[in-house]
Order: sequence, then C-alpha cells, then structure tokens
Amino acid sequence: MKNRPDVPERAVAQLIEQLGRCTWGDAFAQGLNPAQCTALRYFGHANRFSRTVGAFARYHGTTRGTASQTVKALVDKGYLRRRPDPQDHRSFRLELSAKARRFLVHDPFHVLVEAVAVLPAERRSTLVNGLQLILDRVLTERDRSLFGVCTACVHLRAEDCCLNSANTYECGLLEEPLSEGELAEICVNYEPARASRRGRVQA
Amino acid sequence: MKNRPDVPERAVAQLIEQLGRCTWGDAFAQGLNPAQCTALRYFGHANRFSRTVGAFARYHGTTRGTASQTVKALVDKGYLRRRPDPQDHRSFRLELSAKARRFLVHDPFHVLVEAVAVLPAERRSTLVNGLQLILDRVLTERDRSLFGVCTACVHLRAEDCCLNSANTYECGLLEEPLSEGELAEICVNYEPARASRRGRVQA
DNA sequence: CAAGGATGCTTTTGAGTCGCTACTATTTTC
DNA sequence: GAAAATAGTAGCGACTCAAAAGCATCCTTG
Repeated sequence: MKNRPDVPERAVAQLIEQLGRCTWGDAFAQGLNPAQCTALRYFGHANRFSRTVGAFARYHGTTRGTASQTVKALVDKGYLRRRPDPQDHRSFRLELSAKARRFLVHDPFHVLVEAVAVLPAERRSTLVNGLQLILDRVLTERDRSLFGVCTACVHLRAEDCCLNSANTYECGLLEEPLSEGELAEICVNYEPARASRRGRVQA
Repeated sequence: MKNRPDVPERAVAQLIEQLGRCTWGDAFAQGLNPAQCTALRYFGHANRFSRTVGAFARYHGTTRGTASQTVKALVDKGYLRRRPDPQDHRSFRLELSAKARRFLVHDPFHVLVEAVAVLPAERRSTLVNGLQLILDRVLTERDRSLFGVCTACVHLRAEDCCLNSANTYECGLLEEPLSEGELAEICVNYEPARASRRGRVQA
C-alpha cells in the first residue's frame, strides 16, 4: 500500500480544522448555540480572575459586545449568575448555576473527550504538547491572549515556607493567594513560564 | 513546578476546540466568511468525484441547502466555476478559478500550517495519527461521512502489471482510473483500509 | 416502458449570530 | 481635577444557517 511519502503539515492543519468544526456543530443540541456552549465550558474552567465578560471575549477571540450578548443569553436562561465585583465596580463576576453544571455533565463535547480517551496516555501526552505549541504560536501570531493554568505560568509563586506538605501559592501578578484547586484552572493573565513566547516586543 | 499530575483527555479536547475556533475567526479576512474559506480549501483538495455541492455539504456537516448557498456565493464572486457533470445531468462539478488559487496561497489558514511546520517531522506524524483516530471516531459516532485519501482507502486497486515503476491505480468502487496525483486528494467515498470503523452495522 | 422513489441541487424564508459603532460608568493616570 | 483607559451594554445591519418546498434527473421494479 505504499506508506505515505511524507507527513505534510497541511494534513495536521486540516485535521484540526475539521475536528474543530465537528465539535462546533454539536452544540445546537440542548437549545444552546455553539458560542454559548463554549462560554459555559469556559466559565467552568476559568479561575476567579477570569470569569468576566471581557476575559471570555479574549478567550473566544471575539468582541466584548458579542461576548456580552452570549453571556446575557446564558444569564437569562439561568445558566449563569452575575454578581458585582467587590473590587472593581465596573465589572461582574460570572458563576455557573447548578443547571449549568448539570448541562456540562451531558455536554455533547464529551464525545470528543471520549474519543481522545481511547488513546494511550503516552500518546495523549505528545498530543497535548504538540497542540499546545501550535496554539501558542498561532495565538502569538495573532496578538491574542494566551490562556493557561497557574502551574505553567510565570507568575506563580509557591511558598513552601514551613511544612513542606502544606505549601501555599499565590499569583505574583495580582498578589492574591491561590488555593490548591485553583492551580488547574485557566487564567487570562497566564504567561508561559519558559520563554517560549517569541516576539511580542513593541506595544 | 510540580509536573502536571496526569494528562486528562479534557486538555486535548480543549486544545482542539480552541485551535478550531482560532482558525475559524481568521476567515473574514478577504471578504470571505469562514464557511466559504473552508469550501475553497475543500475544493482545492477534493478529488474529481468529490467536487460537488453534496459532497462538500457532507464534509462540512451541513445541509445541501446551506452548502449550495456557500458555493453560489463563491461562484458569483468568481472563485469557483461550475460545469455540468457529463455523466449525471443533475450534478455539477466545481473547479477552482485562478483567483481562488491565488487566494489559497495567501490563505490565513497558513498561519496554522506554519505553526505546525515548526514541529519535527516525527512529532507531526504522531499528531496526524492521533488526530485522525480521534476524528474518525467522532465522525463515526455522529454517523457522518469520513473523508480521506486514496492511499489509505479500501477501494484503491493498484495494478502494477507489467513495469513495476509505472504502475496504474484505479478506484474499485467507481471503477475509474486514478492518476498518481489524485491519490493524495480527499474523497467522499473514502473507507478506511484497516477495519478501524466499528459499529456501522445496520443501514 | 411507465410509475414511484431516490438523489442532486436550488430557492425562499425566518430565526438568530456576529461584529461594528456609539454610549455609560468606573478606574487609573498625570 | 481633567483626560485617558477599561468594563460592560445597546442597537443596528449584514449575513449565516437550517428547514422546507420544489424541480430535474436518475434508478428500480413491475
């Protein structure tokens, strides 16, 4: 059968596009549109500094106006609750309702997750690394914000002062303490720990 | 920095979603919308059996009606030419115009392709395999058509009859000869060569 | 060969998204 | 304090998309 001659980068790109498109199409299922599904997933995994309209707009690569409409729809439908930010009175924090959490359990997105799950762990690991590299690169190219978890962020400060088993963390940028659980949530202020972000010189 | 505890399939899925979304947003660039960009790319890589409205509709996971509109817009703008299918008088074959080829050269999609290109070839290879597996699985789950190249298709017949350097190919399904160049194009009649497609029993 | 159904495609229609511009309110900077 | 930056909202217009209805052609089956 003549093993394929080379692995053109084209093929990877095409697969990514089609897979993306695929997950996109699911979303009309439960009366929510794709943007709204993405938003719910986002607010389910974003840390407390990032659960705002603006941060979601950046994550989704859209305008604040559009993001505002998406969020409004979700609030009206009872999936999100908004409460004023105690520090910044222009801003609102958005929280998932129980209804939203229930939705996420049956998220059609799971088909994709399960499809990934059949790969052996090692395989998944290379996938994650590869995709993350590609994503970082593309986002940098477009001057769009990166999003990532604290454990890979340059701003994370771990203060294992006294006991070594119960060390505390904080965000060096915002100077806010971080609970253990929050370390795995994605953040709008993420900056890769290793200097993998090229360019970004001016402005 | 506490290396990450496990590689949850969630992460892969999330990356795929974000990357997909990312390429989606580009597309407004040149006066074309995302669907139209995808269509141009599709018709640039689909083989002659698959350059029809219906095949594109299946590829894109949309209705023929919607696909028809997309194609019509591209024809009106001079990106696609349609000519009647000599065999089936209901159908039309769609061909890229020179304008379309020029567009594809500057396709914003290339940012993604180039981002992929920085990975070493071996890495890309595992990426392709992994993503292909995921995609096949997801598409099967949704009862959607798979698309793939002849070289990986069960219908390919290679007839290296006389000279071994100049062997000819044909599609066993359509019983049509295939040129060497066509082997790398994607086809709507693709069926994976290895029996990797589970289920699909009835109808 | 004729009837019925399947297939390929188009058109229309209506709901709904998205991005743009303009706007208010709050915060920050100087 | 005034000016600039930032968070968010509101309204508008362009446009997508899916659904349904319709037409032409092809294919079966008697």
